[in-house]
Amino acid sequence: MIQKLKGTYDVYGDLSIKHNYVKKLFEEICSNYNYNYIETPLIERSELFHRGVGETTDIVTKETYDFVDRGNRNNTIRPEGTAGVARAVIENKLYNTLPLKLYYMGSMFRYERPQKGRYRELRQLGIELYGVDNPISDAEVISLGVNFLNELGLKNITVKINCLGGIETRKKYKEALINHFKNNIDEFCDDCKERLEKNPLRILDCKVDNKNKLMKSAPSILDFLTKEEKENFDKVKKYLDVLDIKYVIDNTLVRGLDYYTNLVFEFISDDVDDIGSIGGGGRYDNLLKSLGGPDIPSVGFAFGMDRVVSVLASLEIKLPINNDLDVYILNISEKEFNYSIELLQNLRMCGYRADMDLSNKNMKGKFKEVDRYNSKYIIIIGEDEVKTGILTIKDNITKEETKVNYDDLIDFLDTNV
RNA sequence: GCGGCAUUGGUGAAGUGGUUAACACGCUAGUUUGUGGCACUAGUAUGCAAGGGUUCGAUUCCCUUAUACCGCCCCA
Repeated sequence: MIQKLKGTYDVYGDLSIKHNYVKKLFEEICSNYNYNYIETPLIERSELFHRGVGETTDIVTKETYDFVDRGNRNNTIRPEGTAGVARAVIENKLYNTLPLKLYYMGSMFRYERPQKGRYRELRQLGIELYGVDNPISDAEVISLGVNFLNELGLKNITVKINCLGGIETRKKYKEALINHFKNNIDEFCDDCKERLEKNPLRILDCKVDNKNKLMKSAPSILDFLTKEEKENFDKVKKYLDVLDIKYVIDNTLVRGLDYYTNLVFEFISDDVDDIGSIGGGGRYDNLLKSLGGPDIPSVGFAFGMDRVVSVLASLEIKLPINNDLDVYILNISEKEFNYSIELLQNLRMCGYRADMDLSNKNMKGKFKEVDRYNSKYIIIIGEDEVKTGILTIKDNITKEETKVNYDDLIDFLDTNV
């Protein structure tokens, strides 16, 4: 038997219904916030992610699906959504009309060891807002995310926030960190030794060395922010207060992609503690420029759809999904198919969710099938109905039967469904 | 990439080095040839992830591969 690739899974049955619901809700909320849908290719030139996401990030150094195509070009299956959208914005000059608000949905691929809530094909729902550097845009982006989660039924959401500052701030902070750790780096794990030069910020959220006393005494990024950066961060907090969004400041929150500047944040469900963050994002004011585009600020986030759905499941949150049929047509025999298929067509054209039995089962079997679909009404078609045009419509809840003329059927349904 | 643990039907699973792999749900058919969801009866893995090895004999022991889950790493 051929099995699925590691870290991938099939979406069908109840899960596919959930996925559809979550995506539809996300679209609705994005639309309410005046965001438009964008779809970019699953494959891009490898260079895009190297420059966009960052050469030294784990995502790029060891998690991308890279391949050389038949024309000897280096391509990568996208590991995240932001770089591709940024490329599309630059290439199509979408920055001509700012602000630009975009959302996307789709699969990303990372070559990781899978666990629960972590897959090699991960489905993300994300937004990007270009052209506004005012912190009000940060708050709007976060509020969209929180709103979406609330609407799904996840009420206890905390947003972790931190401010990484701009390039200059980060440089000073990095130096301070290096100075802080370098004399005692021998006490740290091998990963941290490597991080000291490459990305000292990551030392702070190392799980191996988190008890080391140097961690506690390490300088905080927040003390290195310029006056303006600090003011902006304070404004974000103020706006979040206005929007009544619960947040905590976590000055060790460092995200794994190099393009972030200033604000970074993660969405955490307080009700589940085994899945980590269900979404994250931040501001990336230098991304477009570093990809060869204009100097335009941007902010955005992505949700892990798989994680969101898994949190919904573990909290046993019932989504308002109605998958029931309105009408089911039950034929006594194959002789009625002619009549029924036309009736069915009418019902469907009038917007009813309708189906009919296509089987040669006996009556018991046919009724069993109706049960599966949970149809509101059943119409039984036999010789008499075909002859007279008077249909018997059975309410599947009260079991009441009503005689209705073929021509009056739609009226009947319009008033009752 | 490293370490651990697992893999039996449509599903949940019991089980053993030796003729027919338990039980439950589901599904199919019948009792019931135009009214079901109950009940009863019957059927439902030529097979125990895949391949190889040990053995007189393996689903059961060993090896390899694949996949799931957990920890590390990292992230959504």
